[in-house]
Amino acid sequence: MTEQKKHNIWVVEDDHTFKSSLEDLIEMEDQFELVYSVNSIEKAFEGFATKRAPDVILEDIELPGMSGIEAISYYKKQYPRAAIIMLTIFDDDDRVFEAIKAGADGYLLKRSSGEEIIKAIKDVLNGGAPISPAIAKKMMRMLTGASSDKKESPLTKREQTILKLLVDGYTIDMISGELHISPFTVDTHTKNIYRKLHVHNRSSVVAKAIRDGLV
Amino acid sequence: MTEQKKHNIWVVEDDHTFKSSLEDLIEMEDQFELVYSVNSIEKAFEGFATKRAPDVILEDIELPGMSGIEAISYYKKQYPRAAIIMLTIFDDDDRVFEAIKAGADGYLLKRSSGEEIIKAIKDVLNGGAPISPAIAKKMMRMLTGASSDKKESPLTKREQTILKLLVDGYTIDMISGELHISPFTVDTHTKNIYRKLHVHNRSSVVAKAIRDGLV
DNA sequence: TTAAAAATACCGGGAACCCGGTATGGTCAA
DNA sequence: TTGACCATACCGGGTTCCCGGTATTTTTAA
Repeated sequence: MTEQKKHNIWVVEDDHTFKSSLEDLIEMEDQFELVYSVNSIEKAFEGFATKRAPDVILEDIELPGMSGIEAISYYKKQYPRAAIIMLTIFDDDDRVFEAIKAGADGYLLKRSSGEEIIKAIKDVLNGGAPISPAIAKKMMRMLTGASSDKKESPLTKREQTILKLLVDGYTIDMISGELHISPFTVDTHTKNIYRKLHVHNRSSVVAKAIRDGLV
Repeated sequence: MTEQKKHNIWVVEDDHTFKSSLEDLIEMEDQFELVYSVNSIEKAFEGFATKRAPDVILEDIELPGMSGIEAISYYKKQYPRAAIIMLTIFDDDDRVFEAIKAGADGYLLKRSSGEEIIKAIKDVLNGGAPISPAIAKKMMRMLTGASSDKKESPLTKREQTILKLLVDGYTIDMISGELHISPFTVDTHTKNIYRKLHVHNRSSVVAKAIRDGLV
């Protein structure tokens, strides 16, 4: 078979900039064809009726509305043979585990280079599972038991310090005074903590921190 | 016995002004000896190894770091025969009640006169317990109210329901929708929960609920 | 020696919280 | 039948949070 059919690709990503990069990247490859590119899961589902079936779906894991992980089962139901690659900014154990359990075939960090992303798509089409080295390492640890000997936190030192204080009920201003830094800085750290832990308010960050042993 | 040994006093108080007054007051009494005076619980614990055992410990109920109430059990373990008197600015029944349950022998309002303070110390050395009528009433109810012991939650059913939702990161409005009651009602319940658990914000209520197994 | 990550700092606006009140109907035990 | 407790509901005002930005310096890693 010297001549082979192009592989159909779907993209579901709400960040406009990254979405454009992906589109360009895919269109530059002869063997790929971008048949559908949308910015929400709801729109992706609309494609079930109108678009050519995908061989590969690239989907942001952190979409507004329905969680990207939740959507996986719907894709699988509609296109059992499609490979699903999740895209994410941060690599954390919870998400990886959930996504893989839900049926994702691969997992990519958004900061990967274009070459790495293309390679990942080709890998998954050949039955491989594109997992970033960092993620692979974490998965190994998960599978080889001992699961939580060290529980690597995705948070930086400073963020961990601030998280402890948040859990102890400190306000931004109190933390500012305690650490001798501007309240604006504390706010910034707090926002980053929220993003990394996938929460959107104090209560949830405290609950997650305690339950996951982050404090 | 006309001649008797002096009573050893420890002071744990972080307000410098009040701490000085206390020190002066105690040193003026012949039968008292101030053997250790510090401004934090951590420092107080250091005295376990180096200072003469106290007959009376005067401790601020509202210290930063470990709660003064929490510290009581440590003092009792170290010095079972020492009398512990809690110092408080406000006549906070709940706090004082908690302190007494934890093993405190009495409490004093900081605005008390020097004479009253000295009298309270002497009272407690003679087995008396300076308690306000309001506190006495609560204690009576608790004793006659049976059970209470164990880890019975002080929260009502409705409060427990709401607490669970708070821990899960729900806002007042979300809870209102979930339970089909007015947000004002949810607010009222929340305030009551705060009061009962002695916390003053979401973070603390979540942390306490999880750590105390209330959810 | 560079590029990336981390830590720092600032702003504005809308949302949510926190508190101290007041008030009313229902239930249940003394 | 009379307190008490509970669940419900409402208000105003000050505080704090949450988010989406932008931007500089310091530290770390390739």
